[in-house]
Amino acid sequence: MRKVDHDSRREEVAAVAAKLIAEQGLENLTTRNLAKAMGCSIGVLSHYFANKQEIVLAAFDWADERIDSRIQEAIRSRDASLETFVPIILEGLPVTPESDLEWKVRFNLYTYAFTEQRLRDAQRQKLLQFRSMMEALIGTLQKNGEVRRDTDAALITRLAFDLVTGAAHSMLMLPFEKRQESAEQLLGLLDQLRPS
Amino acid sequence: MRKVDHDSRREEVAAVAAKLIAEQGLENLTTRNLAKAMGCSIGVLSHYFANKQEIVLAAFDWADERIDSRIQEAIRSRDASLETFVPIILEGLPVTPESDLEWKVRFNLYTYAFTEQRLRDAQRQKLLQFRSMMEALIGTLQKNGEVRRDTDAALITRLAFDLVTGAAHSMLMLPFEKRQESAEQLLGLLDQLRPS
Amino acid sequence: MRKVDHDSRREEVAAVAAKLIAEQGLENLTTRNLAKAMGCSIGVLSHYFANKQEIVLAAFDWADERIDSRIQEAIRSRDASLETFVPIILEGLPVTPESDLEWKVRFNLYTYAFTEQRLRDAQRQKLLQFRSMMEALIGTLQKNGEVRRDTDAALITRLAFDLVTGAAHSMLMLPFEKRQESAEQLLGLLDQLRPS
Amino acid sequence: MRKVDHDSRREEVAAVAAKLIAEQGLENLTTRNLAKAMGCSIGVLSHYFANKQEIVLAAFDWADERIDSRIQEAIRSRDASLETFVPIILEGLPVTPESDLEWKVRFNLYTYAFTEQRLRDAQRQKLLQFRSMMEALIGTLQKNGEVRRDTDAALITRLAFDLVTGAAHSMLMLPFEKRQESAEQLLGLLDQLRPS
DNA sequence: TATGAATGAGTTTTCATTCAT
DNA sequence: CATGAATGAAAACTCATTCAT
Repeated sequence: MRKVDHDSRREEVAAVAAKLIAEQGLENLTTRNLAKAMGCSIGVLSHYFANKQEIVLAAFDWADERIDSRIQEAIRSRDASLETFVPIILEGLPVTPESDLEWKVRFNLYTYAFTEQRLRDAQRQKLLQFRSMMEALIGTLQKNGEVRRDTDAALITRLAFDLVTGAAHSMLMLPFEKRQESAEQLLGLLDQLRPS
Repeated sequence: MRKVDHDSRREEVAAVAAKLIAEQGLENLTTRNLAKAMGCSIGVLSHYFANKQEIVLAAFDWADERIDSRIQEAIRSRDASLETFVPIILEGLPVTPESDLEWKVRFNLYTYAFTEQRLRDAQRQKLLQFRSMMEALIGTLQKNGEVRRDTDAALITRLAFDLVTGAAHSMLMLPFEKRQESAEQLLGLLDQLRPS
Repeated sequence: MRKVDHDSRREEVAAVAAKLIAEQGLENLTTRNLAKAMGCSIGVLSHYFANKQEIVLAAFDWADERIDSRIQEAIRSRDASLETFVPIILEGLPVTPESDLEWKVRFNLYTYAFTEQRLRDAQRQKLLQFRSMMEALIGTLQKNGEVRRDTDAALITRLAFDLVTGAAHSMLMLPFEKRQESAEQLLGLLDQLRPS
Repeated sequence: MRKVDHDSRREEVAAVAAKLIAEQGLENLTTRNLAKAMGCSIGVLSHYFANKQEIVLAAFDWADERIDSRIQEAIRSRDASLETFVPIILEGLPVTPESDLEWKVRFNLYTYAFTEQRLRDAQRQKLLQFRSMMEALIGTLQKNGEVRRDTDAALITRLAFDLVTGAAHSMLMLPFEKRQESAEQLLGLLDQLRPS
């Protein structure tokens, strides 16, 4: 009970911090701003986090997990067929305000990671885990004849990741109303994966 | 003048600032650090830039132009054939220490742009310009029968950009020794562009 | 709260700032000096004032109000007769260390106002209000036959103000021991106001 | 010749500095601003003045002398009669743009003098000299029967000074178009000096 | 003489962190 | 647990002064 409260309060702080990071940038996240946005006093923050860096890392984690769990959910809730990729990839792109926020935080995280070995390692770990799941899925599709077999599942996976990352990046620069169109253009590519 | 040309001194400041941003992150770029790295006093900086923000923007510009001019140079120095894409794309990826630095700065710039409308607009402008050049090149290749015509040149361009961006991003997380391999994997894709 | 009331702390800062301005001049009022004189850390100042300019304005206000309330008190506590002017005017001149300080700050304020429209407007507003009060008083004295009626009450008021201002100014240049004499010389003038 | 050049250049600097002080306040007088307003380089200033403080003092002197010499000129160019006071006093008030500037600088000087013993002494010296000249003039008028003899010449002088100082002060807060009227109101007082 | 680049001490301001209440 | 006043190090920026050219 105590524990749950404590954890949910931590998550709330992380979520609010993530929002502020997305909207105003990491450099404008101050303890005062955060406390104000939380509607609490500065002192409260130190009950849940040892220092500001921990808050930032928690915000990073929070956004990161939201993106990933969203995609995993999309994967889990469908049979393995090429058509299922459409919603999966859409979940991976910043087409809604929620995912816009999360991607902005994630790119802040990536940029931060350039100078933080630990963060970089943690990210690579996560990434590898995620990729292997994806690779297995594609392998299944290849076995079922839904995806061409002349290209390595690992390569397809890698492509998909880099492409989605790059596309997410481009889309964050676009106004919201153009993003859906941009996403659909990308989905047209899926046909290239079909066996000829 | 006492020492050197005004513009080249400005560029020197921008370059050193870019180096510090890449190595230690934007948040650790202080006027003190910068002056120290330049081997000059803090006051010098204010001779060449009105304030820190201008220095940061100049550093962003500096890195940005280096990447672009590197790619453009690669394009200009070759005939238009599919094979020429290999070195062009390689120039676009962070496989050398120089381009590693430049890409890191560029991603800092992108992140910074999330909260700076002006910067975002300027980036989009540049990007569009660059893309149209790329698109023309691909169009030429299609006319020469070196690139399949069943896919729109604009789409190929967009894909290439997002893929290179995403790949550059992934590679920055890798240690240097693995990057060449990663780049080559990507280049294997070029075959997919050949007319079947 | 940890120590004291917010408003009284603000006033304390203003008062100490006024003291420093009077003693060392506005140009030597630094946040460091002020914090030192307050016996607190620099950071405290920013709890009570958004920036230094606000502190300066508060110090100006503080001194200004002290002079005015001192005179008004002198007026209020007496019947309206020509003799009462003596203590009233004396309260308006820098004959005590307190009023010396306040007048020095007030002249700093005036000088500052030369380049600050807002301050100038605010001062004029206050002045007009004060004058009309004075004018009413003189009007009453004229009605009672204590002050000659061949001169306009408004003109007398204006003269009194300019004369007191000028005299205050001159007296600030004098050592303390000569000020009382100087003030008395001025008071001799009051006889000129009697109806002949 | 050299000497003349040197001196006239010094005066030019002082005059430009005075202008800047009047327009933007002493705190905004920087060597850069001054050099810019002079249309020369910063280094030039150090040829004519040892440091900034000397420039400020020279600017103070410049304005001070202009006011005084203007009044003395008005005195010298007329016979000693009560009517001559009108133009004399008018020269002493800030009714023209030139005298506005000079009075603003003079009040900056006075304020500065609060914390500078030397300046204060120099001012008192000048003032006494000026007063004695004025007193002699009034004495002459009294002998000629143009000014009432029941008031001490020294007191009249002192009053005139304080009143003009205070009036000058008030007028600096007024917009230009109202100053003439304000000055005339003051001149009405001269009649009070006539022997009844 | 004139220039203006360079210096660096000093200023204001910000902000994570601490801790008495 | 919560508050927010207090701290003070560190940041950006200013500016009089110096001095090589």
